[in-house]
Amino acid sequence: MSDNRPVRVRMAPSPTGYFHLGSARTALFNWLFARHTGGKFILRVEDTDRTRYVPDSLQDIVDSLGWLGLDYDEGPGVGGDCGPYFQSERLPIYHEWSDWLIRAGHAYRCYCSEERLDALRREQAARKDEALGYDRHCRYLTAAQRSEHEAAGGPSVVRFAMPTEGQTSFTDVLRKLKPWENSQVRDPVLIKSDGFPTYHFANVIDDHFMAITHILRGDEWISSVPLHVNLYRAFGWEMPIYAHVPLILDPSGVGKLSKRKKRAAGDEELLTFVREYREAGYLPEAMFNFLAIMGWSYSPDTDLFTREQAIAKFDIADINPAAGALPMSKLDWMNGHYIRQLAAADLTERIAPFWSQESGIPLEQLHADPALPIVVPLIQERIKTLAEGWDLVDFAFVAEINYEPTMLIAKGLNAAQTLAALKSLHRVLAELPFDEAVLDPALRNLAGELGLKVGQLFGILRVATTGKAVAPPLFGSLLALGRERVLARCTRAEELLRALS
RNA sequence: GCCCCCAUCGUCUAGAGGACUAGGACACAGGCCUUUCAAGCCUGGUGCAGGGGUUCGAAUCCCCUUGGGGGCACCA
Repeated sequence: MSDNRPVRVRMAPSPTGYFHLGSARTALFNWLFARHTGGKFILRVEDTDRTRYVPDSLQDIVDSLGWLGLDYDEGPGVGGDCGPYFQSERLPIYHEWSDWLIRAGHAYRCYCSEERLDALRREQAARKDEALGYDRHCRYLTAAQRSEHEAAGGPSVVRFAMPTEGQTSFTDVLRKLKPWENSQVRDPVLIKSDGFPTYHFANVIDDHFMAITHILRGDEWISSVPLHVNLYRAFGWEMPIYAHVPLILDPSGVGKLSKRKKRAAGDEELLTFVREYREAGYLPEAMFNFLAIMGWSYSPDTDLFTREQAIAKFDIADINPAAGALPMSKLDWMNGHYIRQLAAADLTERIAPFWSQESGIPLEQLHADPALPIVVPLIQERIKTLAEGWDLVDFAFVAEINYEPTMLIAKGLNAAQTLAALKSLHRVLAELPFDEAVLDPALRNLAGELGLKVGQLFGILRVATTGKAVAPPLFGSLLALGRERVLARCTRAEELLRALS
């Protein structure tokens, strides 16, 4: 297990669904390690289950990795010296080596029917005294029995002949593991009856021929390490270094993150796929940072860092082996932080598609609207995701605003007094240049003249022009609307107030 | 049922026997700022799951209990 070989790590997803958040975090750790060591990060597609194959999923995996900025050095679309990078295209290699194992006495053909295996499992479950698993029936077939089965031409699989006694010890960089009783591993299938390899077999073969040095993968694989180790031994191959990264748990901390679960509080939907985070308006730079602090820590003093900083500091040994709950509120905060860091033009570019979708206003039309660049900076520090903000700025894009007339009435005033104040505002706004540097002092001055608090006066104007009690900063909002629309909305508000008084 | 892994504030974490009256962040509460809402700044509370050891000394090492998680497929 000593290793002076150049670092090569891989992400090996199976195209059976969209790219999971947990997979993304595992991919991130692999990527960080490769970049830190100057090694290679490889993408290998484990498409050995033909029944669960989902056509869109490979594209989703590639897109998600790209979105997060996790570029790979070898794999689909980029090539490499150790291809093919699809397991479905490597069948001859698996067959060659399973034949080798059979010849060497480390594997054997099994002819057991599904019915027999089912019955066996049921029996074991009923007995409740041992681990479930294959009883090695075909391992001890005589040569004659074997030829008989072969002659019959029925389906068969290849199973690994695990040592039946003794223990297998192995190491994991992140934890100390007890030696495993070999008897616990019950001759798993290596080659399925359809000729495709199982995960365990393809994984070991490919990791060897792709010269993988470090295996960083999910916690759920720990219990299959003894099998893998014995396969490496049977082949006489050099073992990779293992590090099993912790699972990401549901925000409640109970159970692993999975679809069809709802968030405990509020009944909000739980996001489990990377694409869902993108669609929910999270920034890739925030996701990158966020994913990295789950199970790893950049510094005792801060959770914020750039990808370059992460690369410089990352080490496998620093990964925390404990599974953790998904800290969603921290993600929201972090995303808000990254949004605030964006240049206004960048934010505009990124948020426009979200607003277009929500409002139904075509994207080009939205971009052409002079109010857009004015309004975006106003909401920049008020949103946590790109999916927010429209309800704060829609007043600047619609012809007419609707609101409850009584909202106009300032606290401590009646309708008639409010109307009088609004008329004064209207007069001032009609005369002065539309410039915050002019309007701000002028309106503050006006409040003093009218004997009103600034908050009262601004509040009236805010509701009259935006239709909202809570809106972006007043002067920016007025500028986004332009004098004409501001005055028209004042007129409209005056009518409403007259009706109230 | 069998096997394995994990365990520090509500949550994400720092901590690799003495520097810990346990640090940071999010969330929460209070305050400041303030044209609403935010953002920003300041202050605050809350934690080493429990019990045994080892040691002059334990959040850190060992054991048990408890709790949580994972695995036991011709799925990965």
